[in-house]
Amino acid sequence: MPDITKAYEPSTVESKWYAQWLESGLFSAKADSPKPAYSIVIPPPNVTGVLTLGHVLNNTIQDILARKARMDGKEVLWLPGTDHAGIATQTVVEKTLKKQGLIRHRNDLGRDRFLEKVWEWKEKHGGIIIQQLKKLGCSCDWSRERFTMDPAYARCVQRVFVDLHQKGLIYRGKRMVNWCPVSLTALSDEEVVMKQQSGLLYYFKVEVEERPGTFLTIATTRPETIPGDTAVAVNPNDERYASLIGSHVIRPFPEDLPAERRRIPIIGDGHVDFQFGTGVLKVTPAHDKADFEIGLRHKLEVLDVMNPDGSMNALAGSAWEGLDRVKARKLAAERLKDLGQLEKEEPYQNNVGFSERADVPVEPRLSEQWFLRYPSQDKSRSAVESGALKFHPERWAKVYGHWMGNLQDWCISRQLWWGHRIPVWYHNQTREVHCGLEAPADAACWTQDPDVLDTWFSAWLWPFATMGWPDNTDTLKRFYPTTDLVTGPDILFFWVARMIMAGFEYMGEMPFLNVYFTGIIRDKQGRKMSKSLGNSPDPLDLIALYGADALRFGVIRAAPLGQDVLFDEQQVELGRNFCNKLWNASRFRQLQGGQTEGEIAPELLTPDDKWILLKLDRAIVEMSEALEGYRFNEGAQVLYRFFWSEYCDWYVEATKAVFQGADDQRKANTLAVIDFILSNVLRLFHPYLPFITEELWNSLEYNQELPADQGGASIMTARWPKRLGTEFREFYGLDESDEQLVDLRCEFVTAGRNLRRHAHIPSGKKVRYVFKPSGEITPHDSNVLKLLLNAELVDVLPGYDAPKGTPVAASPMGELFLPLDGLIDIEGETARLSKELGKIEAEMEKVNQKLASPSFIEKVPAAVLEEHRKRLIDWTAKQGQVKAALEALVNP
RNA sequence: GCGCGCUUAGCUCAGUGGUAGAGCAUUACCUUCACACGGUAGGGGUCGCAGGUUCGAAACCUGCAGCGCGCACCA
Repeated sequence: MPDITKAYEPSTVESKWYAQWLESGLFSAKADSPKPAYSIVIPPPNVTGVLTLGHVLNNTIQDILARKARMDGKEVLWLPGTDHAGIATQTVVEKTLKKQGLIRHRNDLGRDRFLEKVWEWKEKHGGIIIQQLKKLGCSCDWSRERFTMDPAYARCVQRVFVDLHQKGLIYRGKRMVNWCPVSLTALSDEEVVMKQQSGLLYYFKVEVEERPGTFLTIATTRPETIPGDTAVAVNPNDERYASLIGSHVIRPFPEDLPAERRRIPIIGDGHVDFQFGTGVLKVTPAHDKADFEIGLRHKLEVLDVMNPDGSMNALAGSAWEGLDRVKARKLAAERLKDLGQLEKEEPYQNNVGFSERADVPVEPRLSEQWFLRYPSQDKSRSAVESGALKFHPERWAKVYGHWMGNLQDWCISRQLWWGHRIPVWYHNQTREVHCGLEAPADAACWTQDPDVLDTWFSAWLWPFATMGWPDNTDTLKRFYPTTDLVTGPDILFFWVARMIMAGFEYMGEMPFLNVYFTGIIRDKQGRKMSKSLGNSPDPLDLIALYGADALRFGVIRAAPLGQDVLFDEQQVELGRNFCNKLWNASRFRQLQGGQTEGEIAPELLTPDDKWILLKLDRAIVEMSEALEGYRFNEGAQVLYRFFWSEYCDWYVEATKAVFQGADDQRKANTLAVIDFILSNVLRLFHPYLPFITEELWNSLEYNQELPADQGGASIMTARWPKRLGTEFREFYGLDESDEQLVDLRCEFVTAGRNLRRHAHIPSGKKVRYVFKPSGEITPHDSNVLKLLLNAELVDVLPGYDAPKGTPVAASPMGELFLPLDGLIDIEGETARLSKELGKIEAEMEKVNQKLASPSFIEKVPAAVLEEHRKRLIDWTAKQGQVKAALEALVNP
């Protein structure tokens, strides 16, 4: 048996075991295994990303599920991989090259050479996050690791595109899209986040041409788009303006254009809300989605006055050309003032769409893009609605349903280079379109579409494209649909919903049976973790400092189902302390020596043994139920409570009475109980704390004599603890009364310890207690009492007549005195007992009130009534004891 | 505007009808031979507010308030 160090040192233990797990192939899933299948696909992190606390939470949960499933005897596939993350990766590489002074723009390199650089970058940084997941202990099947740009995967993406194109669900069209002026690409609606901005609402007036002297006042937040206005709209039901429909106004800009070329019509459109502003709307079809719709209805000209980067173009007039839109806005307002057309400016709060990635306002922009009408919508909706596909927590199903009910076509083309290129070619002369897996035979006559696909257009195929689709592979047959998906609610639309639709469309089945949504990790103040705030600790630093197990435990313990997690490093510290406790409790076992996992003899079991076995039983039940219900934080709390507050605080202390005694038979039996408990505890802990449990499982030799696939090779393969069945309970004579008895004794001991404090006796000093039992007491029990009370001795004196005023603790077990040899603090003791009496009588009052109510007696269930009556009896007895003690103080 | 969530000890949060809990922080004592990454004992809560249901509500219902999030083309 190797020695166990005094404090747990995780780093060497963790790297040792991870290497060994990999070597023994314990993570790899066998498609031909006879065991029932369990599978998860990892939400693929950005290939050039680094591990965040969000990843820690997410992947720890997946690892818990995977490890638990293995212990349940399942064949487990946890399929890992990474995502190419189009915009993010391309931006990072381009920025780096610029910083190094190698390019000023990616055009300097050209598409092919730039892509070479991105691949170089990927080779260099792409493995980092995978290595970090390994440090965390993730039991992924690394032999099946996938990347969304792998050739086979890319083929799947193209195949799906071609198929959806053939089905007519993918189409190309000139439409208003969300345009990111920094990334210079179209975005999907999901990549736009609305932010409230405080801006100004500008009111300017224009004269109605046909009615000189009549002015219309228009309210706008974006006067810089005036050069793009091609109409002014009013509501046809608005009495104020209806008569003006058909007349014209002259828009103020661009001033270098003659007035007759700035003449625009006044139109009537129901979209205009006459409650808002002045009820007059300027219509800019090229720069506003709603205006574009109005333009379609009225066949208005579309005048694009901006460049792709958000600066104004020549059509905005020579005065503004090249200026950024924000500068132009100021200029426009000033100029309107000069012209005498600006009536007023009002502070105004409005919602502006921001590019999620670049964090700049998006520009609605008319451009030619590829769109997808989602497939398999109905099946996907009803799968969740009916509960066939379950969300945890359930409330996300409603959000999903709402989104599914309002599906907008998905803009899937991106003006980027890094990604899956659209498999479409245009004929150089005829403009004929070819969509296929291969380029047309006479490739020279064709030009491929320059755009790539939205990253999510590859990610939505993840559950089956990683398993060998479109071939019907063994892996696919065995592990699809997957069992659980663990992800954040922030990608419910981006990824989860789309995967469901792709799953139905291409596999005819949902891609997973359950989706667990984690919370979002925030800092102590509730702010999201972000690089710019610098409030995001590096998980690897935390692992180096506290250990991976500690980090896992700390994070999971603080992460309730469906709630955001306020992260605090103290939680990790708690995890470390807990591991250390586990370590030392095992060390205590090891220091006792003796045979490993001896037989437990029922006739030698003490009440403490029975008590801890029953507590273990409860922990097994609660732990199993917590994991069933995805309540991982509850599981951590169950383990914490059982192991620390029950096993260590009470049971281990009580066993010292045995180990310090001379009864070798009983010592051996106690060791057998300890081994039984610990071997169960380690298995219960293993999904949360994989490393330390493996280390202890081996050093305590619980792996001995077990078949390799049932814990012999590794605790990973050990069986999940089963609750102690009736047979077990009967054989060992376990009974609820044992549990209650020891529970009662714990309270009694606490009360006894409390006496020392009130007598101002240092807690380290050994003292003499006198115990006046109310019934029989065994020598073993009095030994345990002595030990738990840290007493020099406990005199058991059934007929003890205490000197007046001796501090006493009362219990149904009897009375415990702390004789003080004349040093009695009458005043202090009176105060203590009076306070206790007060508490007792307050409790009695509460119970009495209930019992005094006739309707209570009539309506309450018998068991509850019985329990209340018993409670009253107990309190009354205690009241008697305390009253007597007080009496003795007052009348010595 | 619609929808969802939250409000319990100083802090972070458990607790879905029957004696208010945990961790951290705090107070006092203890370097007792598993563990100071520890031990022992304690202090601290009218469970956001107002009604209602019930023998009984932190929990169930209604309303209100505050905070947070999602969805929504109001310029």
